[in-house]
Amino acid sequence: MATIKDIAKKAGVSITTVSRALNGYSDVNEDTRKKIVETAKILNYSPNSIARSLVMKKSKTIGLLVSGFIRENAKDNFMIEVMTGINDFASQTDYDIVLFTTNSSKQREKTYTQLCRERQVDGVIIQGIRTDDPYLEEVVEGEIPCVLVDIPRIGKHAGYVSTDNIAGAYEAGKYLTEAGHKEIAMINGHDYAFVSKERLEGFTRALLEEGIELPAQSIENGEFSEEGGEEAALRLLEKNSDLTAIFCSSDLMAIGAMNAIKSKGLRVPEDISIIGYDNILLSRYVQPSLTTIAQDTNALGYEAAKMLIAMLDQQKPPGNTIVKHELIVRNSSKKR
Amino acid sequence: MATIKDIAKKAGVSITTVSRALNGYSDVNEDTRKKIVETAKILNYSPNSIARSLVMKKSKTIGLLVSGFIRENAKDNFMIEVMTGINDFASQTDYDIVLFTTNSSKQREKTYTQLCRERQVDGVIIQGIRTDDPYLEEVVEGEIPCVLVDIPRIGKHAGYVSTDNIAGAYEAGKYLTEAGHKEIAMINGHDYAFVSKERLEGFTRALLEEGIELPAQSIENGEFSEEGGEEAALRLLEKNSDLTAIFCSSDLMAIGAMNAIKSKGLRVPEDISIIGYDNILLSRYVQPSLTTIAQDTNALGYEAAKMLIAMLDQQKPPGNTIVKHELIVRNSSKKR
DNA sequence: CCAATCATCCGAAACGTTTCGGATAAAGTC
DNA sequence: GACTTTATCCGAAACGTTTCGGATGATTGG
Repeated sequence: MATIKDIAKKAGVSITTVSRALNGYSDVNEDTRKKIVETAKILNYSPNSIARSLVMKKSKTIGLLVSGFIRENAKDNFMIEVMTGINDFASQTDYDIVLFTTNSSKQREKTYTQLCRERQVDGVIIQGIRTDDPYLEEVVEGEIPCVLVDIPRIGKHAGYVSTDNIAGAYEAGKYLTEAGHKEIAMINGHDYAFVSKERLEGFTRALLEEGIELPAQSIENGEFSEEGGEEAALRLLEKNSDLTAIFCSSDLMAIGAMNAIKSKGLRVPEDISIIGYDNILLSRYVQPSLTTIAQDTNALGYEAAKMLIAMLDQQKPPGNTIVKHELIVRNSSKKR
Repeated sequence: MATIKDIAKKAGVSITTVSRALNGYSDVNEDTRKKIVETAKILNYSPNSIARSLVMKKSKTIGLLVSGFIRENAKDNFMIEVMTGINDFASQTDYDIVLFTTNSSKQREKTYTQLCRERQVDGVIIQGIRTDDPYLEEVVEGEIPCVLVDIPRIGKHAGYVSTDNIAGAYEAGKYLTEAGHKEIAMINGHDYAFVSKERLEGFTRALLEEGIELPAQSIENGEFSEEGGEEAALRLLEKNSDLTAIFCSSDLMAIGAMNAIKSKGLRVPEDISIIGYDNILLSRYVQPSLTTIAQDTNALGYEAAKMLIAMLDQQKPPGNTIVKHELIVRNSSKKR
C-alpha cells in the first residue's frame, strides 16, 4: 500500500507538500500538484483514514446504536426504515456509519459511552433502547454528541427526533369516538417506552373529551409483539364482551389482536374495529388492511442524521425535531 | 480523554508497561498490574482503537457493502435478515461492522476497493450487487478479503455464500408438474443476477424431465419488484390464456403477479397457481398466503460473516457455503 | 563466588497522516 | 540597492498505541 511518503520520494518533494497538494492547499505550485496527483495515481494511492483520524482527532464516523437488532424484530420494518433514512443523509456527507448492537440478553460489560469512545465515533444515533436502560442517562449526560430516536430527552450534547405521539394517539381516539364507538380498549406496549406513555396520554385525552373513561382494566400491555398483542386482546375480550374498538400502540400488536378476535369467532371490523400505530409495511397487506397512524419513519432517520452531523460539523446545539404523522383509514375500522 | 501516557505518569511506570499490563502480557508483576488497572479505572481510560489500528495495521472492522439500501427495498426483508445474520456472528467477535452503501443513481467516483482501503476495513461482505457491476471483477480479483452473498465467484481472497438456487427452482418445478400443471410460465428477475440464471436453469430442467417445454415467450422479467411482477404477469396472461401456474423468482414479484391475476378477474389458486421464492415476511401474511421456496436468510449472513472472519483471523482460504432451502406449501398453489 | 537464569521493567522506533513555523528565492516597492 | 512582499517549499513534532531489543537487579546453580 502506497503511502504519502512513497509519493514524496517518487515525485521528489517533501511529505508536507504531498499532503498539501492532495488536500487542495493553495501554497503549492500547480505544476508540482499535477505531478503529485499523477504519481499518486500511478502508485494507486489511497489515503489512510486511520492515520488521518488519529492526528485530526476525528474519525468521520457516526455510530448507530440499535437495541434488538435481531431477526425477530425484522418483522417490524420500522428499524430498517429509520436506518435507510440515516443512510440517506449520511451518504451525502463524508461520514460513515458503524453499527453497534446491544443484545440485551448477553450481559454487556461495556457502557454505550465506552463503546463509542473506543471506536472513536464522532457521534451516535441511538434507537430502540428502553427508558429503564441503565446506560441511557450516562449517554444523555455525556460528552459524546448523540441523537435519540423516539426518546424525548435533551442534554448538553444530546438531542432527539420523534413524532408527536400524543397528537397521533389523540387523533386515533377522536376518530373512534366520532365513529360512534363507546366501549373502547387499548393495547399498549410496555411501561419502559416513552411512546407508550405518550400514546396513552393522547388517547385518554381524546376519549375524555367525549366523556368516555378509559379505566385501567381496559388497558393491557402487549410488549410491542404480535403474540403479546394477541394475548392482550384475549384478556381484554375476556373482561369486556361489549368491546367495539381497540386501539393498539403498534401495528404488530394490532395484527396480533386481529388474530385473537378472529379466533374468538368475531369479525374485524364488523364486530370490533382495530386501529394500529406505525404504518408498517405489513399493515397494508394484512386482511383486513389496517387503519393506523403513519409516521414518516424514513424522515425520522434522515432528520436524526441531519441533526447529528449539524452538531458535529457546525457546532449546532442539539434540539428536537418532530416528524409529521397521519391517520390512515383502511378496512380494519368502521362506523358504529 | 485519558491516554496510556497519563496512566503511566500517574502510576509511575513506563508506557510500555502500561500497554503490556493492560493487554495481559506475562512479564509484568501482578502488583504493578493491579495498580495500573486501578489507575486506568480512576482515569476512566478507554483504549483508542484508532491508534491501535494504525500500528497493528488491522482495523478490526468489516465492511458491509450493500447495493440498493433504500426505502423501497425495505419491503423485501431479505437484506435486513442477511444483515442481522452478519451481526449475529460478528457481535460474538471483536469485529465491528461499517456500512457502505452504493446508490447506483449517483455516479460513484470510487471503486469498492478504494472505498475499503480508505476506510481500512479488514474485509468486506458484498450483498445485492449485479453481475454487470463494473467493480465486481476488481474486488473479486483484489487483495481485500471478501465474501459475496449470492454471487458464486471464488478468487484468491474472495469466497461466497448462497443457496442452491438450481435445486430450489427444480423443486418448485417438480412440485408444479407433479400437481398436474402443464401450462406453466415463469417470471424471472433480470439478466444481471446470478440467481435469475440459476433459477431459470433449475426450473427448466424440472419441466423438461416431464416433457414440458418452457419457451422464451413464457418467460418474462419482473425486475424483482412488485410492480414489475404485476406487469410481467399481465404480459404472460395476454400471450397465453390457458396458463395454470406461474413460478416467480421472488416473492415480491409473486405478490405482484397475484395482483395482476386478481385484476383480470381470475382466482389464485383456483385458476392459476403461484409460487414464489425467498419466503419473505410478507408471503405469510398476503392473501392467499404464498407457496414459496424458503431460504435461511439469516444463516446466509451468519455464514458470510463466519467465513470472512475465519479468513481474517485464521487465514482460512475462501470457499463457498451453501445454505439450505425448503419448499413451503401454502395457499397460493393447488393440484390441477 | 561467578556465571547463568529469571522476573520485571523501560527507551525508542514505528504506523501514516496533518500542520506549525519557518526557509528560500524571486518579484515588487520606494 | 535595500527593503518588503509573495510564492513555494520543507523539517519536525504530534496523534496514541504496540513491540523489539535490551537493561536492571535478584535468584539460582555449581
